[in-house]
Amino acid sequence: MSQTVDRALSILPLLAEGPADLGQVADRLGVHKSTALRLLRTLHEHGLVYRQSDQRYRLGARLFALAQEAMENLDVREIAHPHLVRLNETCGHTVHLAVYEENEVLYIDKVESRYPVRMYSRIGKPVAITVAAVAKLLLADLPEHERRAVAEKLDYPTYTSRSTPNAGAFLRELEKVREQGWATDLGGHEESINCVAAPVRGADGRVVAAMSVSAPNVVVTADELLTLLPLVRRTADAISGEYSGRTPVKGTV
Amino acid sequence: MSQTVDRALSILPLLAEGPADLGQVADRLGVHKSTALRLLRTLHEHGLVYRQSDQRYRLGARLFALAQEAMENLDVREIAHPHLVRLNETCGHTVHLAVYEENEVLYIDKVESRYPVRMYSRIGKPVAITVAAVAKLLLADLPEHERRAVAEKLDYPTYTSRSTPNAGAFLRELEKVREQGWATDLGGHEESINCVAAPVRGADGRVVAAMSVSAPNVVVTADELLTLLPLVRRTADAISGEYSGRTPVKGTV
DNA sequence: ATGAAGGTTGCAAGCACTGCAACACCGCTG
DNA sequence: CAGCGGTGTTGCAGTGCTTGCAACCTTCAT
Repeated sequence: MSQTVDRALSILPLLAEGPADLGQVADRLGVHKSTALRLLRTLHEHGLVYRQSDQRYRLGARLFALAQEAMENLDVREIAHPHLVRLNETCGHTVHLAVYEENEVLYIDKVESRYPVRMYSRIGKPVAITVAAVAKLLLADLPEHERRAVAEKLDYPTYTSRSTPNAGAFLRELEKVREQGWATDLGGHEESINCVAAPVRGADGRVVAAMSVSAPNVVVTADELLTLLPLVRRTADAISGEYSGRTPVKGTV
Repeated sequence: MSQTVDRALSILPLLAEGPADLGQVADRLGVHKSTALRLLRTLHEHGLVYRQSDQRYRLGARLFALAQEAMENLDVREIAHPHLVRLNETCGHTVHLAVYEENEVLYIDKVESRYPVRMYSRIGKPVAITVAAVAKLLLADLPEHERRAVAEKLDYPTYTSRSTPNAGAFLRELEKVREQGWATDLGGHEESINCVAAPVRGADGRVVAAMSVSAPNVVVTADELLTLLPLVRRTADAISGEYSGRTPVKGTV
């Protein structure tokens, strides 16, 4: 909608791939070097890009700080956190909290497993949307037409033999998840890792977040992990209750 | 340098404080509502802001993803990580890795303490620059005039009675740190928490990062923590060696 | 129903952005 | 040392993008 800003912002994902020099940026934007220079300067002044010693540009520190601040302002996260910790203390496995936003699902909190074998993930990282248990819950709650639209648009990478193969299968899975009110991922992302997940709902019943417990096969079998389902659901319900109970408008300055 | 982009980017820190509606954004930018709307739309298209159900804007998911990706592309971090984990396995305490960038010091990696009492910190969060041990090391390495300039510009919050009180004291501390090649923070940020830190150097001897071990008084006394200094320094040196050894230009697309 | 508050759209005017071209600054090579 | 290619930077004039306005729309409360 705004050409200049549009161009400037296009630089960010470009730099996320790795450092680049002025020429490269200008080329990939399809603008003159001088134009790219001025855009980069503006981004620089705001701390969003940083000029390293070899003069190449990369993303800057303020970006982290912004993401950080934004994360801490999420109400659900704040409310859920103590519950997640408690759940982790009970079962010992990795606990995740995730939200859906514009075709992406991302982790907004995580409590590490207390077992030595841990799974890799990171707060802020987009989730494997077609297979993750939390993603299924979040997408299953979308209105039917939107759900279908999203499912059609997605790629379906074959992480393992049990990954969701295509939109049709995904939509059926979402339907099932929608009815049963919980979801699993049994080796659909990483062969040896299983998850069980339950939804966190707002006062209106809409799913606002989803939480999951994940553990590798070497620690507990899928069946053993499933025995935790009631506990996970109870935790999610507790969070839902607290979240819908009060509606703090703490953001109002 | 570019008015439009400048205005658009000014919206980000504003939203980091909390969600805001169109009017508020327009007011704080000092522009007409329609202008603010168009800027917000552009930011929205790039996923940097998100429009929540009550129509108010807040920072968007892509921001997290960007910050995340940028973080993973930092060479030092990648090289250092296994060393940090090993150090944590040996001593059990919280281990941090931090870098300096444009008047800010921020954590780029962290391995959690294995003791139940943990300190609060978060990757990406700016560090208390006037007291943290890692910050002292990073600033101590700046050229003299720049070091002075930065020190003058900083605020010196009194976190505890042992916090660095002013620029003069800070510069003297930096001089000391510079000579001895390591740094401590003994209750300067939180009364009961102590840290020891050592620098990671590039091939040219410049400090590119700093790492620290932190532990609360209730777990180990400051004196006990200091006995870890040789271990911390050895770890930092190992990282330095590996970092300066190879210079992978992995970012070249 | 009526009004107020906030969000959205079309439009004309002006200025901020763009691309150009010339310059400055390396590091190389003959 | 001079010449040269590559890269980053700056002044300038034209124009296309951005801006503020005003009118319109939606929603909510009275």
